[in-house]
Amino acid sequence: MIKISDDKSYFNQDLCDDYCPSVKEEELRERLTDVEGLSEIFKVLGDETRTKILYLLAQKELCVCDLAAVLEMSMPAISHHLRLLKMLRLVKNRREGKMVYYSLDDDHILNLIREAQEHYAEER
Amino acid sequence: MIKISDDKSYFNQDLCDDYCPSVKEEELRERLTDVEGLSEIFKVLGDETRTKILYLLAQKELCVCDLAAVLEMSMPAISHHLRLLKMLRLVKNRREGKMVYYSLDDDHILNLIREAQEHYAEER
DNA sequence: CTAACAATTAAGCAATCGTTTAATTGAATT
DNA sequence: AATTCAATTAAACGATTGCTTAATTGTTAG
Repeated sequence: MIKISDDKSYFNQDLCDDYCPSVKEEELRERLTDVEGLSEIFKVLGDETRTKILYLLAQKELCVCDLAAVLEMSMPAISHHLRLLKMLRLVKNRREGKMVYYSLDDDHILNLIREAQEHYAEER
Repeated sequence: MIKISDDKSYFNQDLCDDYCPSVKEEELRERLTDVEGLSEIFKVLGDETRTKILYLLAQKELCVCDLAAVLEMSMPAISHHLRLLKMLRLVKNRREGKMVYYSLDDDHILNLIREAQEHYAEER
């Protein structure tokens, strides 16, 4: 009798037929909690525009239209990114007349960027 | 005469009408080269499954079906991620009989993960 | 008040991403 | 040689992403 293809046997199965790991499945799964949720930050930096925005704001407080000009993008596009960054408390803003100035609100994010630069430098 | 909406004036325009920055546009743009290309690595880690794979492989060499079992995902799904990770030289593999064992090929990526963990820990 | 400008928000859309299912390859076992 | 199992690859699909255009809000200047 042929196996039907909807058997989803990879869920909760006891690893392979021929066991590979000396470490138990459960042990490995516990470790996973260490990295749970980390991708959120990485996802933010995974967009080049956002990384650039953060890096620019680390140099200097800038208004939206400055960012738009420097990055050669539309203001709505920049504004959307800033909204996300603000929600995550990576940037803060203040209004001054018609303009809204943004600045970095999380110095630690720079460590991440620095670390990535080192990683990048080591590739050949 | 009304301005037509396809004028794209945010390209190469001289910043805002009311100048904000004391720093010139050009200066800021030069800085941007510092972070160019970094998002590639961040994009990799921006997917939780991939971060988990890398973290697991940092603990121990594992075959594809082990990873699939621990992460409770299909083998093709895992395989796709591994292919990307290998292309970027983050992991390497070796064949042993029917199984293919993967292991970490880039220790520096762990620094990035560690840095993100610290960042995560500081949020409340 | 009205006009002008910075910024935000909303709606729509194309491109990308991560998964699934199915087919295929590679190797060992019988 | 045929079967079985691990792994990869290909095709297809739904969800998400990041942008655009258009409309709206907030503030200042005339």
